[in-house]
Amino acid sequence: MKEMTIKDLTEILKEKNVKPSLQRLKILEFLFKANNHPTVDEIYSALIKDIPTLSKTTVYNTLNVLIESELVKVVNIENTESRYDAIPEEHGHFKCRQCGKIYDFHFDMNLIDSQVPPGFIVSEKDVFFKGICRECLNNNI
Amino acid sequence: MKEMTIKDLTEILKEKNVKPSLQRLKILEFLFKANNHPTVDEIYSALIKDIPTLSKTTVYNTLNVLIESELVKVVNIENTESRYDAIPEEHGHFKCRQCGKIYDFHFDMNLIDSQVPPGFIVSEKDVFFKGICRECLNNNI
DNA sequence: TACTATTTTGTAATGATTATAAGTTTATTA
DNA sequence: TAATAAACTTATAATCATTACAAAATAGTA
Repeated sequence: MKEMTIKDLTEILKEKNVKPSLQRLKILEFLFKANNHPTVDEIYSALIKDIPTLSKTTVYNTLNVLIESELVKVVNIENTESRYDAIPEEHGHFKCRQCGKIYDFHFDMNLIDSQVPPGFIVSEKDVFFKGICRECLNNNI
Repeated sequence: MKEMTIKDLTEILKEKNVKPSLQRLKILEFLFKANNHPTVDEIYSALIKDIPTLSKTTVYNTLNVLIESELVKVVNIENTESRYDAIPEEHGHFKCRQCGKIYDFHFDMNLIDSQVPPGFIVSEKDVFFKGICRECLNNNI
């Protein structure tokens, strides 16, 4: 994801009628920069340095605001905790059963449009694979 | 899913080296019959009538055994609780943003094989859509 | 400035899942 | 068959992500 200035981020939030508070700007900025589906804890730990008063409740609240504005989406890869993506270029997720790592990979969602059931409106598409990653396969030889 | 006799289920478990206890047979039978991704609570509530001593811990334990044997898979549609499917004919999931209902629909997973990243082995594929279902669309007119 | 609405924060509550240890059943061996 | 070990089930307690709630802080407005 390309660089985003605070001005850019402010504009993005205003377009969605979300007040651009410091916390919201920083959380959204972090998600645009991140490329690894951070958890709430990871977001919190990264930003507490910038915003020493930050509360974990605020991270949760803000994420929910951003999700409602369709700027962020939840990725429930593990069932133990949710992860969050700033709405990005289309991609699928792959989780390695052995090392547990989560990979992004390019995925053309248009390919699956023909299989959407008729009469339904789809606003979000997720594709999620599990298996063994290349690295683990090589290590097992 | 077609009818399964206790004998069938016993055989299925034995093939996976899982001892066919009453609890395991009943839980697996319930999952084969169910077509709605039941939660742990739903499984427990349904089976407590047959097995009055059943414990919720056993449901969790058994599900984990069945998952390791690849007879059952988890579906993390909501992030509040997990749902469970007996490995079924291929299908995708659709969750309506308005009424919350979860639909199954036919989906040919072979269509997405070409997009699997090279060098990775995929053993499970999930496709998950969100949007507005036909029924809600009709009601909103 | 005074007042109101919005946002943030800390603490407590909720609820799904797991850990643990004891009880029960099944399998094994002599 | 009796004794013993292994596997399975159960009840209770602990864990941990998430939400509820109410108070404190901030921003907006007249």
